[in-house]
Amino acid sequence: MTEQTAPTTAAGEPPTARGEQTRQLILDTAMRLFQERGYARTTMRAIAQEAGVAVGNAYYYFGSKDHLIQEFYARAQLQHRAAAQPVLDRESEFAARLAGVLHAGIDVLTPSHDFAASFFKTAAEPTSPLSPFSAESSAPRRAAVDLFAEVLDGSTARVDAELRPHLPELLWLAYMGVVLYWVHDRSPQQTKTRRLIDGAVPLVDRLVGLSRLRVLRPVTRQVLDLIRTLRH
Amino acid sequence: MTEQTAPTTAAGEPPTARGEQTRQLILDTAMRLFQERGYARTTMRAIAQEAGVAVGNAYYYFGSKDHLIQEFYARAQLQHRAAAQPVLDRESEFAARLAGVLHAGIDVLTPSHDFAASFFKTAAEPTSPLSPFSAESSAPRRAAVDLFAEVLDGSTARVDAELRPHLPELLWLAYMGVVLYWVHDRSPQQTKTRRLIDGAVPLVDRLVGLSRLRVLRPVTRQVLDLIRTLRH
DNA sequence: CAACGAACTTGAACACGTTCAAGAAGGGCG
DNA sequence: CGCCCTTCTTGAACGTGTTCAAGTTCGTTG
Repeated sequence: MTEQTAPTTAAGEPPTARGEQTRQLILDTAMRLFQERGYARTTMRAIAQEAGVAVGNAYYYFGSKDHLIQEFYARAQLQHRAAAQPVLDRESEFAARLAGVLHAGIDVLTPSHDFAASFFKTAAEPTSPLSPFSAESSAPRRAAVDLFAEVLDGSTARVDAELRPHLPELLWLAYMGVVLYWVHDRSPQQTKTRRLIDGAVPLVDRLVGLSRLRVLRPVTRQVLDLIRTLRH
Repeated sequence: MTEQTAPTTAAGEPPTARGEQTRQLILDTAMRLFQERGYARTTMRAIAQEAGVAVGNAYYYFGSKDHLIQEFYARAQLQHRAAAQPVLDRESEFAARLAGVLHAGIDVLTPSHDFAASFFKTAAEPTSPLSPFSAESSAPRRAAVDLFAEVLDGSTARVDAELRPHLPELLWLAYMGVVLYWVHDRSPQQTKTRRLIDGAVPLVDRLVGLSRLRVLRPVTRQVLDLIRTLRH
């Protein structure tokens, strides 16, 4: 009984239909309340009450209030992927594909801006399983990195051969930077984030192109060495 | 009485000697306990008890548990400045000065690594006054940016004239990136962060030098345009 | 010196996230 | 049907950050 049998994370799905139904009910209620009132002002008691279950029941399915967020991640990632599809189908130029995918990501997140801002801190904590760098997040992270691999693969961009395998992850990192900026973006409709994307994408595009240039060869090499060092 | 007269932030110093003494006592106790037990496991009750005051008294001086952290920032900044002085006195080359200052920053933070990791999340929250981008943090931020201005001013580096005024802030941003990496760095003694600094500094040095190069002129221009756009 | 008021201090009380021992539901098996 | 075991559900209770009405201290002023 000391063993943890309950599916406290998204990893373990409830084995029965009854469980799955309750789990979804709690999750939907939580997401709705988060969007309505924000993360901090949504209490676990309120979630339980609105869902018509006991407080402890929510903890049977989700290890903590924070774990509910991980579910939000997963959903957002799926929506991002879906929203990016038309762009990937339509565009063939690297810059257009990258801009489209970045904008799609922000599109998906926009309705949750206020709520995202308040939960973002949890994601930033290194010890938290919610950190995008954590082991628990490796599945969604991989999915996200894969998305940027598609951006690159489907494009006509010519990239330095050594740089290419690392580029998807670097693009994902850049996306994390955009999200970080977006979370802090207080401009109406987060228009500044849109400008950041539109300004940064041609820059990245140009840099990627220049990576094959002779003068920059040593720099490219230096960057790759650093990446390799930091990855062990 | 509904008006907030208490100095809940570092901005308002207690007007009397008695107040100042109590404030320092609470602060010192809190810092000690944070280092000993970590942030999360240090309760406000424990701080108050160890300091020999009532819980509410701590809240008279510090608006919240998080506000105690802001004080930690201020102290760390001062220590960073002091630790960087010898480097600034000794070195004249840009790369050496930058590396020295970055290492000095990590030196100062190292004893607090565990504790820093747990409080970092608070800093990441956009709505929090603790965010390094917030208005409340503008004083320490300016001090930090000034430090990097010194790194540049005292150096023999030749920098693109347009880029130069923006460079201190960009270097500070890079430093924030290093700190972000450091916080997540689980390697023993955070050696990977040291390698990151040693690897990234020559890179930055080279890029700064290349900024004056003809081929890169458009890129430099593009970066500067973007920065200006994002700053309104 | 006595009265006043600002500065400071107190600790009980509140709301919230979380835990856990106890029980209910449901279904497989003899 | 009766038994048993897993799955699921409950809600009281705990520890925490935070608030606040009430009290104390102490320099200033008439």
